[in-house]
Amino acid sequence: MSEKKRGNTSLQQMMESFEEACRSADLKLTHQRLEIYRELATATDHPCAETLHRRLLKHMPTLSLDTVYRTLATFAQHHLVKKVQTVDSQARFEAEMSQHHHVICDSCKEIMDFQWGSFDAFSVPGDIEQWGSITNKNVTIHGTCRKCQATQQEVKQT
Amino acid sequence: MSEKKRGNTSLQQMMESFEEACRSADLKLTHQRLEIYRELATATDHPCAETLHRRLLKHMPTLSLDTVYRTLATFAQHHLVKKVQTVDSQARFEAEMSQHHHVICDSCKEIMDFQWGSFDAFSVPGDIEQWGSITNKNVTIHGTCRKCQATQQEVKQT
DNA sequence: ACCTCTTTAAGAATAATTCTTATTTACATA
DNA sequence: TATGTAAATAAGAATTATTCTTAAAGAGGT
Repeated sequence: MSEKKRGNTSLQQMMESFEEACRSADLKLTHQRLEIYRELATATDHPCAETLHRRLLKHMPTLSLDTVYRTLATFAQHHLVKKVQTVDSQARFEAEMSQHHHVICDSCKEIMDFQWGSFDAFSVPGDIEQWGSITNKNVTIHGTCRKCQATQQEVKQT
Repeated sequence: MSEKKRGNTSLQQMMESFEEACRSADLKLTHQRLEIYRELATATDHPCAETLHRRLLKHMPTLSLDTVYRTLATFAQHHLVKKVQTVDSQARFEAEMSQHHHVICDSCKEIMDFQWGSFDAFSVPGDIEQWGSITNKNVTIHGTCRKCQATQQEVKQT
């Protein structure tokens, strides 16, 4: 029950297909790579490299921040993780590779995944099909989450 | 005819409402602000601060890059321009504030605006309405534009 | 024209990310 | 199971993108 909500793919399944993908891409299965991937796969937020590094340091005290950056870049090249697009300067990452969308709280910067099947089934405007070849289409919703709404309300009352 | 395609708002109208907005926000109408805004408003791409700076230097040789950054940040705070969300490290900006969406070429990084009225009319999944208050929802399409498809084809043939 | 507060230019500083190099490690092969 | 070799890592230097500090210049009210 304390497992992360994630479609119906278990962590173990993710780790297995990750290892498989590394082998077929000739990426060596180092301790660092396995741990960085596992940390991201179990994260419920969409952490930046620094956050991941901080979390991993607890069990890998010599892990360098550079390795986290380098490894995430390698994973992204091989489509094992995704860089999330944001307006902030620090890049954030996710291991969830299946089709989904993001809601971002502009106040606390929390990012949440959601599914939107009826949007996915929608076809894009005709003029866009002329533009080139499309690899994916995603929705980003911006707003203020309930938690932050409550906090801001308190501030007003002060 | 050589005018930028832009809904049906002319540059002159944009400049006027920009000046109006500055006055009511107590932002002084400096030469730098006017020129930076005009340059962004007439740009058909979605330039980063450095690109804007480079373009403006031709007519304002002493304009500092810091002023471009600072001014764009001020404008964004006052909702006069928007920071575009991308996966790249350099922030990119646009003056177009009306509802629209983006197609991004992953190869040349070109960003194009498009309208999608039927999507705008769509309401978001029910669970998202629970999440908090939504200020906007936007689509980003990723892919490869025709120009880059052609280039990559050439490379393959070499 | 003058005062006051804001804005700017220049360069220093900071933040985020990447590079360089010596060392270590994975893993294919003996 | 030991060994060679290319790939990966740690550490710290370097780079890139952005922001801060400070003195001078400018906007806009009087």
